[in-house]
Amino acid sequence: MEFHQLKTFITVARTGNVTKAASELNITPPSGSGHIKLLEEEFGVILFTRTSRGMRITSHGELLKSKANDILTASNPV
Amino acid sequence: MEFHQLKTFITVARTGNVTKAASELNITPPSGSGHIKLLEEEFGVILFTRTSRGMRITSHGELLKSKANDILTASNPV
DNA sequence: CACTGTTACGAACTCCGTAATTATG
DNA sequence: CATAATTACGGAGTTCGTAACAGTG
Repeated sequence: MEFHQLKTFITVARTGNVTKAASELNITPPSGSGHIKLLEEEFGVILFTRTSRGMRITSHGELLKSKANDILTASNPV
Repeated sequence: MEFHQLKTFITVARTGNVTKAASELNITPPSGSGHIKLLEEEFGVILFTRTSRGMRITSHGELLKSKANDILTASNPV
């Protein structure tokens, strides 16, 4: 679990769209897709269900979203 | 700022010793020293004063210690 | 066929560990 | 001279982006 993976995850969760999230973060869709995949492999859960329209967050994803927000909030500059 | 850098930082802060911290973390002293150095460069502050006996944390270091604890606590598994 | 995510893969970059160096009591 | 940190540097591993592929309304 790395900070940039969590940032990608949060952005995908908000936009429901890997392509748009990648664009916001100035990375490419394959890179963003890889971030999500690595998180899913690390935790052994599916974070999003893939549809032809985009990404729908799962209940496991919601749990991580809460945790990720806590972490990123704590890491904000003073 | 990366998780493993924060873990190294916290361990050095606790032990006052890069060599001992590195040993606990199963890394080498140059690696641990590099983690501290990168954090200092990223934030533009000195986190420890170097003595021939080891590392003494500075006031800036104390601030990061508090923040690092919050982040690592938030990142603990559920 | 337009738009989505993913896979393949090569290049660039990063990070680690070994070895050598510096500093101090 | 023992102990601690740091620097130098080469190799290993990671991560990125481009290009190609696959699925769906």
